[in-house]
Amino acid sequence: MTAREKLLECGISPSVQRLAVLDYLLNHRTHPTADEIYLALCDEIPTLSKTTVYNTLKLFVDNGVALMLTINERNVHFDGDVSLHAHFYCKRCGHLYDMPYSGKHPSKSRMQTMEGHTVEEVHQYYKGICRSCLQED
Amino acid sequence: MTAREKLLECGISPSVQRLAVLDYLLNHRTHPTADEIYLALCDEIPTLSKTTVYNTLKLFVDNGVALMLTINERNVHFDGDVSLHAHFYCKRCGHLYDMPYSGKHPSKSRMQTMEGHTVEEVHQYYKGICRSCLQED
DNA sequence: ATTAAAAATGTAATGAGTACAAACTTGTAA
DNA sequence: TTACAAGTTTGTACTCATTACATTTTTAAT
Repeated sequence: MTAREKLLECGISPSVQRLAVLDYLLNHRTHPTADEIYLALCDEIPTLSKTTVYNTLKLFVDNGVALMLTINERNVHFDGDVSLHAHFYCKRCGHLYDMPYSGKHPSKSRMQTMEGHTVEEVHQYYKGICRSCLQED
Repeated sequence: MTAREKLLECGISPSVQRLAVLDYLLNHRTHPTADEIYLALCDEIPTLSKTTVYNTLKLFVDNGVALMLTINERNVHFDGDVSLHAHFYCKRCGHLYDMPYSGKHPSKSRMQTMEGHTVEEVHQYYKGICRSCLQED
């Protein structure tokens, strides 16, 4: 499914800016920050505003097109892969790795409730020192 | 175990300010923010500085005395309960609920590694609308 | 008592994210 | 084709949680 189709399916009009942000998210599985996306798209769309990037990402998150990762307390990161998975955050280099989710998978078909709360998002992450940083010691 | 003993055990000198912050965390299981802690302790310790609260919380987190919860992208919350558990964050009222952890429990005795990464912290949280907010609809 | 290390404090700065109003685009219907 | 309204983008100014840093205070050891 193309980025355009994905947006149309969610009832989001596929403007040049929105397509560029979604394309970036789908083709760069690096969990970028809003700023990184903005800087990367500046060449392609010279008039791009940072506010547009923030607005677009919020729109995506609200419509289930992207995930907002609030692991790093400094920056929010975004993920174009909305399937159920966990993350590993390296305290030394700040890199975010994809990891398998460990735990009961919530039923995707209908919304799950837990202790009376309606669960809309499930997040799991680990923190520590990554493989790559450990090798440097 | 008293707050004082807990600090001594971790090699943290139990100053008035540190004891007050830890006491607050242990007696208020509300996952407070640094600002909430600061405001609550201002009466008790009139000379208290916000910087001290931040320094103290960072010290606690680095020594495993408290957890830093980065669920809400605006504010960091802190938890004096460092046992393995999950959280539920209500998107409407912002309340944080304790929840049981679902998934493989990491071995607490020795440090766990996952795909070569050294895991020091395990986090799990849910987002949605809480029981209390649902009743108001 | 002296002195050095540790801790606390206050102020100023940082910077990610947001509010908001103006400008621009798009589609639609006269 | 024009006119209009709704939706979208943009730039600027602002907020405010957190940090940097220099100064002051406290603690503990000699």
